[in-house]
Amino acid sequence: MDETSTTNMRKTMIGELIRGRDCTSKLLNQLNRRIVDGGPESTEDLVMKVIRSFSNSLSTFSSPATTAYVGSACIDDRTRKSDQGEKKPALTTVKDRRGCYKRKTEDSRVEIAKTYEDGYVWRKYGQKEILHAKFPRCYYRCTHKDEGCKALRQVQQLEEYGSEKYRITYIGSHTCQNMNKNTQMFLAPEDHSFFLINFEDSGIKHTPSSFSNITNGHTMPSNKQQDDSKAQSSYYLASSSQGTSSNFGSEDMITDLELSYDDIFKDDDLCAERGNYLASSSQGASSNYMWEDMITDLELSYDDIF
DNA sequence: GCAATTTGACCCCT
DNA sequence: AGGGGTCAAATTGC
Repeated sequence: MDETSTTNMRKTMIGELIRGRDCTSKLLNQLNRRIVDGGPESTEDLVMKVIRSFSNSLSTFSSPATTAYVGSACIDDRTRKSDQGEKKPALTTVKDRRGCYKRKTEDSRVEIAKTYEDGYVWRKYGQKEILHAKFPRCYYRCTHKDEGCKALRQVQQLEEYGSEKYRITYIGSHTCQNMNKNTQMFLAPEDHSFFLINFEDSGIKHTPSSFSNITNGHTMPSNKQQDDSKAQSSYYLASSSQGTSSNFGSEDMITDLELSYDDIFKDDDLCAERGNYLASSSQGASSNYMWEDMITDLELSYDDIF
């Protein structure tokens, strides 16, 4: 890829991200003023712009030219070693990595959250130390497995205690009555309390919910149990598991982008940073930080790569 | 006593 | 071959 097209692509992506940030900012102002359908730009318009920016960034990022180029950057480390006379493993593609696989038969989705609470009751069935990860990965299955529910979840803590972030991978969907699967929790920006959104209705309902009343199978150290109030005030990235609301498509796109990012950047230190983008995206104010971080880090990452 | 968690071993996938 | 995912016996807590 020549330098001009690389620069153009970079400009396009940064431009899209800046546009997304601005739209999110406007959206936040509208939400704060409780304007739903007034003003020069409707909330729906702004959301559509944000989604479009994600799409454009994503398509730019995942274009064959970019993939090929970034892919070659990814194998750079091993190539460099071979240049220095070190033993070189047979390398064909980025995907050719032992042990790095995902179960293909299951539908899965990834979320980054500040809490592993999601309203479902899970039973832990395993824990594993993961190479280059600071924290072990925990494996959960739905507590109603006996009733045929095949939902699984993997929880990987990304950051240090006190500023926890969790990468939660959901495999399969609940078929049990564990909790209404169309109900998701969100954080109310104004008072930091959780509310539930029911995607089954066309109108969004929100019901004040005492977070501690929602049971969860995760064991926490006693000092952390006392910290539940802190977990309440942390924001939570919820996504519609059934894709019932197109307005939340942008989160799916971010997840996809993040997964692509995963394939490209294997450096462990970058992992936590990647989490920041998603963990912040469930509320407008944090969303602005997300855009800032993404733009800054994208520039830095691209500087490193190209 | 029962249910949930822990953890070493084994299996699967790349 | 080696890393991630799952199993299941042992352990722990209520």
